[in-house]
Amino acid sequence: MVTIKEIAELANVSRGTVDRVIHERGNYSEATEKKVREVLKKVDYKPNIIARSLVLKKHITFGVFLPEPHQDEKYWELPEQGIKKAEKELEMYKVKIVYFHCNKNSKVSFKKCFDKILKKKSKLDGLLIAPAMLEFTRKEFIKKIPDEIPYVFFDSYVPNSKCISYIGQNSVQSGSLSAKLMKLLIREQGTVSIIRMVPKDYHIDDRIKSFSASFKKNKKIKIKVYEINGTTFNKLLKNVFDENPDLKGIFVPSAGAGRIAEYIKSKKIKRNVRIIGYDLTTRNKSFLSKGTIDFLLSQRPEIQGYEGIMTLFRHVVLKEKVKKEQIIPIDILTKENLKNY
Amino acid sequence: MVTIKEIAELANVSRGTVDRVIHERGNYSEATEKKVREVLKKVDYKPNIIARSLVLKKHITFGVFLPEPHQDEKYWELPEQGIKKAEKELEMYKVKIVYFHCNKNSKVSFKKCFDKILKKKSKLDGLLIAPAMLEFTRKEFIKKIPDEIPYVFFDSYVPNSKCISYIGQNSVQSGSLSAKLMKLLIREQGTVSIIRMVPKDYHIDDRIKSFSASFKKNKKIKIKVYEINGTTFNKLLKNVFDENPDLKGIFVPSAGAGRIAEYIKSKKIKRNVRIIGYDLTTRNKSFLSKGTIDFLLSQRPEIQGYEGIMTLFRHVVLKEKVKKEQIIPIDILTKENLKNY
DNA sequence: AATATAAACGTGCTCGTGCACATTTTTTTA
DNA sequence: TAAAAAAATGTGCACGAGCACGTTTATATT
Repeated sequence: MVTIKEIAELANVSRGTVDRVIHERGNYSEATEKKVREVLKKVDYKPNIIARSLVLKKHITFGVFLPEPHQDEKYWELPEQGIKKAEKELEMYKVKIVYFHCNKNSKVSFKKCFDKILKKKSKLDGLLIAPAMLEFTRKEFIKKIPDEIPYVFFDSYVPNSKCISYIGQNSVQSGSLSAKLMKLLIREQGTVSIIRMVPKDYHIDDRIKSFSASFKKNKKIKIKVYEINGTTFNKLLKNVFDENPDLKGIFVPSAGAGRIAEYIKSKKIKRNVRIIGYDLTTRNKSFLSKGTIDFLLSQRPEIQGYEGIMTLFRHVVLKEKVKKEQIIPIDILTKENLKNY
Repeated sequence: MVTIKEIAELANVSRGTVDRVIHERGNYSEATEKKVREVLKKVDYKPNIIARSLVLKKHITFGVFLPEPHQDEKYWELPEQGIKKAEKELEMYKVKIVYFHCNKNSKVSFKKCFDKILKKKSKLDGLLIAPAMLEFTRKEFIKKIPDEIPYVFFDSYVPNSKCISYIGQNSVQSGSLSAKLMKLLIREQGTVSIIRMVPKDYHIDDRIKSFSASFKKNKKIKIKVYEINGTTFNKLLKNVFDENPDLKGIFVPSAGAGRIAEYIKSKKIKRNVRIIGYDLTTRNKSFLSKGTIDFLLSQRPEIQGYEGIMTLFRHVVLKEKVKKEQIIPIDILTKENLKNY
């Protein structure tokens, strides 16, 4: 490991000058800059972050922009757990995290929230964004982020943006995986209904599309999509069960499978319906272990949050090159392997 | 964050004295020790490892005792990857790792290897042990480890030892999970054979036992256990296929599923046999993506290695309390979710 | 009691970096 | 050309912990 002192000696200048060049603080001539940069390149200087964070007075601040934790069946608690874990680990490097929670269903709250980010006096050193309102994020938010603030997406993704990385999931893959599992679960003829409880979300779209596509050639099973749209949850569920006497399975492409399991339990429905859902919310876990839900898929939202912050850290603090895309593997959860998760 | 300087002031002594008490370096009276320890406890002092690793001259050295990477179908490469990842991350904290590879099937190599550890001049600050030869480790190795060297087990486990932690897997759970998946795969009557390719390993025993037990009540499927014992692999496989015209599935409780898939490919066997195996070795991955293998289970050996080193680090360097048992979740891998692993 | 010895405690330097301030060199202005 | 202003460069301290060495007390020895 080469130190600033050694570089100073090699370039025949003082430590301060090397420091100024490295941080582009000005007050050096072109000639010395060239000299120093050459040495810097030659020895492939990497700052000792240990020493740096020891001396640093001000904090590195990362902003996190994501929906309120309780939304989507408390789904958003999960990435936040990972973010908190990263926060704790990076505390000693003087990294601080500021949370900006918004109501993902209210444009007003969304706008307010991101106005808060833009108007923050003490500047942010990076942003982690879950672009829940995708269209809005794409059209307005992204463009207004100052150029000098690097940002990372997780959960969803705005194409053609200048984000330094995207931590995400492969929804097409997870849809076809769900279909495979559903086929294994259902041996007889019958109907499988897809229950959509979240509006406007391209992950959900992809999961549904890919799930349905896998059943195209399958003549034994009929796929029917239900949406919570202008009706209540209870009425919808009643319809699903009433309209399909041969209902064999339910696929919930969002975190809401537990709600359906709860409906089945409360209405004391005794029909043998297989359920595949997403995400390890508390309720989902409970019904998975009881056997009401057969499979849960998860693309580790806590890891997504964790890696999001870590990616910002690697880029901003360590100045390392980060991967443009980091796809989290899909986990399959059953009653049998739920323990220890 | 409280510093040594502040503690010194609170206890009315100098920084040096606090330092001596913390590291039990002697040269302090009982009275001052008590005084300092009280303050230490009161403020819940946590040393700043940033400052420490900056000033530390000597390295912290952890020894890793595990089978040669190529053994067990290259299974042992996997935990080593995780260990290497931890090594890289901890480099800046002046942590170094020394590898002691042994041939897990040779008692002589085993003995030689652990003699090397015990006779090492520069003392080790911790040990990560994969007790492949369980009996031997239990009876001889453990007892000879000096009391001051903390050790962590991974992969397997010696009961009633003084290890600070065990990173491991739940083989009983994974056995019954395999059985569940096998039941989903096989709808008709037939035979499922378990092929045992690894001798003397209680993980394998547990997987087999638990898998078999799950089929006890199942009258449609017959379970038959085959062992590579006194015969060659090819002869064994020939027997499996010849003796069971109704063979529907093969369960490989070790990393050897790929070898069986290769046999099927090379002999051009066209029978529809479902295969469930363990571990993401290169060959296994390749046959999983081709569809020859239906499911692979994995208890992330790379995470086990990684967490093993991290646990030693947390205990030795950070002086944190570590969990006595850390069970790694069971992953289910299929063609559909293999990508991005 | 005076000296020797050991136990107890304090001080100062080190690690590599960031930053404020001091100093030197160059350029501009009167 | 001397003085003032600006640009360029150098220096010293801080961060928190570890450790060597120096200094002060307490105990043992003559």
